[in-house]
Amino acid sequence: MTTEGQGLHTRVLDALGLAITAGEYPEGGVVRTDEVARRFDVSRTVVREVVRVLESMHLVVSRRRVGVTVRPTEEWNVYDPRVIRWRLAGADRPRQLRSLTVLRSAIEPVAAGLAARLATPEQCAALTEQALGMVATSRGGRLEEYLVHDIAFHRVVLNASGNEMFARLGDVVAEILAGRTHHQVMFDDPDPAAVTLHVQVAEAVREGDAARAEELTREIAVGALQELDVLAP
Amino acid sequence: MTTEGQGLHTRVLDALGLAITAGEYPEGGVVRTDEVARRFDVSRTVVREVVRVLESMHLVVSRRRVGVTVRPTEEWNVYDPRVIRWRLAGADRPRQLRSLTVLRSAIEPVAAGLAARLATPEQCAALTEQALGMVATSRGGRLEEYLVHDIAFHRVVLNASGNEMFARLGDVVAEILAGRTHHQVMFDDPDPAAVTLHVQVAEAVREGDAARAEELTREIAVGALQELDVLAP
DNA sequence: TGTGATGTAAACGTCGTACTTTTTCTCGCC
DNA sequence: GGCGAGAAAAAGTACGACGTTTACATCACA
Repeated sequence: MTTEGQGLHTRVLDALGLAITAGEYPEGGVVRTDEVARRFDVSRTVVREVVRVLESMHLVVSRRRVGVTVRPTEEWNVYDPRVIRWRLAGADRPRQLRSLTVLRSAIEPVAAGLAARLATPEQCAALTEQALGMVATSRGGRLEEYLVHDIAFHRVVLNASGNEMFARLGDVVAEILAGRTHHQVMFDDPDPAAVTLHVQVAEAVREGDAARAEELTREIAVGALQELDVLAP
Repeated sequence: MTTEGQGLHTRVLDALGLAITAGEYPEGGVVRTDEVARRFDVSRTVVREVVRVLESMHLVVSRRRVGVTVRPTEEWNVYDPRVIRWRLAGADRPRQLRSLTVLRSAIEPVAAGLAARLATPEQCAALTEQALGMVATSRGGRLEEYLVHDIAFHRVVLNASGNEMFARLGDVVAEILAGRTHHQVMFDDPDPAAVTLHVQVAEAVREGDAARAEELTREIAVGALQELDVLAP
């Protein structure tokens, strides 16, 4: 996990955020700032900044005389990339992975449809290139290389959609795909059908066929959901 | 706008965030912390905490010797509710409104489909109640009352989807709907067709007809997009 | 005995200052 | 003209003091 030693602040933030999202502090539980300061051997100043950030993520709320209390899960800013990373690294990663995959299945088809209408020639080329890269690395246990192309592919689609909200989901998708490859034991080579679908999406986008791009992407999403059903409860 | 006088921190954060999202500081422009401290007449401590939060939203990056520099728009955490509020209050609110509405149009149909399969009896009842409320307030310039029901309706759908990522979009949708009612001159009463669609969605969810709920919600979304096309460039 | 006003202390909120660290600019030397 | 050493600037960190709010306990009064 990204401890990113750059600064005391980051270290404490990561540790605390991870602990909270992992449920080590129960909902409604309190943390005292100077306690944290002692525990991490930093000044209260640093802890206060960390708490402020945690508060801005709606993970905690800080009130006088009572301390820093953990908010219920439903109130967390679950779109914050850091919160996603923390939860993905924690205990309920299957649940989280499912939520995110459902989100993907809603977004990506629409994004692909938009991309078919808006993608620049460069984006079309990039798409084709990544799809071919996926084909080339889809056999022989080259999972890591395949992953790189897969992530790049979906990122291009989201960017090409021309919608900033979609585009910003690129990191989330990357996190999901990486999680799938690294944690769920992805036994062997990726599903050939999925690889083909990616190539076809690239085709459809290149040809400006929005409906087809959308439908094909929907199939990819359905496949991802089914894959989840097979592996998780 | 919510100045929320609760604490110096909030006041400075709101002011700075608003200024940055409004583009008052150019991309790559620098802000010096003690300058801000003087400008708002607060201590550097407070400013530093604000900067940390702004940094956690990816609005700025703070580096030694150079100062706090504003990041390019594409890197902002546009899912942060506060960023959304700031941008919605600022100059490029039309663009922002469009992005968010496209997002809605991708999410809500899927959410409605899930809701049809998962909604509890209580949620079904709430849905019907809100839909009826919309009908009751859809005539006679009772826009504010209508808005309340509209927001509640969509919130219930998103919650009933059982997906936390969808559920957390309730605030965003609320913001969009409120923005539409308050800023775009919503000349007169809401579109009767839209009202009917809401009633039908409640019906479909109650009957567990996922496909129909999804399709109807898609129609609502299309309507919202068209409405935007009519009013904005 | 119950209820309400009051006091107190615990926690965060704010501030000022001093020191450290990193980065970059500049100046001088080769 | 290029390169390296040093100085300066700005954020990072720390600490101590005081302010402010508020939960909680205590006490007085009915």
